[in-house]
Amino acid sequence: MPKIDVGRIWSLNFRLLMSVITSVAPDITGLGLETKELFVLAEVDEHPHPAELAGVLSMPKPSVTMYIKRLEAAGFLRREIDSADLRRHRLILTPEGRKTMARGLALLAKAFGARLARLNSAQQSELATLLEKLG
Amino acid sequence: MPKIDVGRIWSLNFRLLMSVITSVAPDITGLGLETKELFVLAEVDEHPHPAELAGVLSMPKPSVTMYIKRLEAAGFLRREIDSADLRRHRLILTPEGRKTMARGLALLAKAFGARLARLNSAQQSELATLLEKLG
DNA sequence: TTACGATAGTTTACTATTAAACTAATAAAT
DNA sequence: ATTTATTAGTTTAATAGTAAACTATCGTAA
Repeated sequence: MPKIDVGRIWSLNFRLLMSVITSVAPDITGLGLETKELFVLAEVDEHPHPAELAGVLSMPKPSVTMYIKRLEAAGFLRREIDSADLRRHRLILTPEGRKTMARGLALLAKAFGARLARLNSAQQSELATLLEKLG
Repeated sequence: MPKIDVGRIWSLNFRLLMSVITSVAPDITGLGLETKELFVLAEVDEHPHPAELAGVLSMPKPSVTMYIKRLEAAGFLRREIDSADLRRHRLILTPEGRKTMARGLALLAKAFGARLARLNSAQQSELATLLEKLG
């Protein structure tokens, strides 16, 4: 069993993600949102509150505030004040937001999928499982 | 075999990297450089010219210019004009820069390694293999 | 041998991001 | 009940990042 080079795995992985993001950024912009706004949009269903989004996406709260503001202005989501806790805002995707999210993720999936295609189906499942454990 | 969700793999992986970066950022700052400056420093040996660095790290050229300027001012690297091509600057790590790079990468490896520890040894190897294939 | 297009790196001028401080609401303790 | 601490989200003030335009050099070609 050879010793694993953590730094190398890190660097490969990081550069992979950055290069995929860079390559799709112009297409995503074409949908009317920025890459980071898409990441926010993509987590709204699972994490409908801004503070959670900030945590899960490792973003500062003010950044989330701003992305949400833009996404709302663009008609991709709307906000409701949580009646059980008046501090909280529940975010809800609009149909347009959901459609745009799907398109954006499809672009990302296409670019990332091109890399993932180097793995066979079983390996892709295995990777998903391992990343689940790491999350 | 269920169809694999590329977007989900993407999201898990992206969130993993961001959370690791966020967790080590304060310690890296303590070394006297920013995270992105560390990434630049870490690629200088393999890619000693700014334009290459920009390509490999998926960063705009002006950003690289700025990071290099700071790294040079901090004494972590120096620049030589390539005598064969007066447009090019060859970057060279100083001993101090090399030491700081090693410390920074060690912090990163430690934080990432802590996540990796959730996997058993066989799973770590499997992950390494899969990510190698994707690089 | 100058003219032209391409490349390396920088500067400028603007936008994006965020730390710090704030308001408002809730929870916990006294 | 009232203080105190905590949490959600926003605003402000300042820094970080970058697109566009620039200088300088190079490679090539008529």
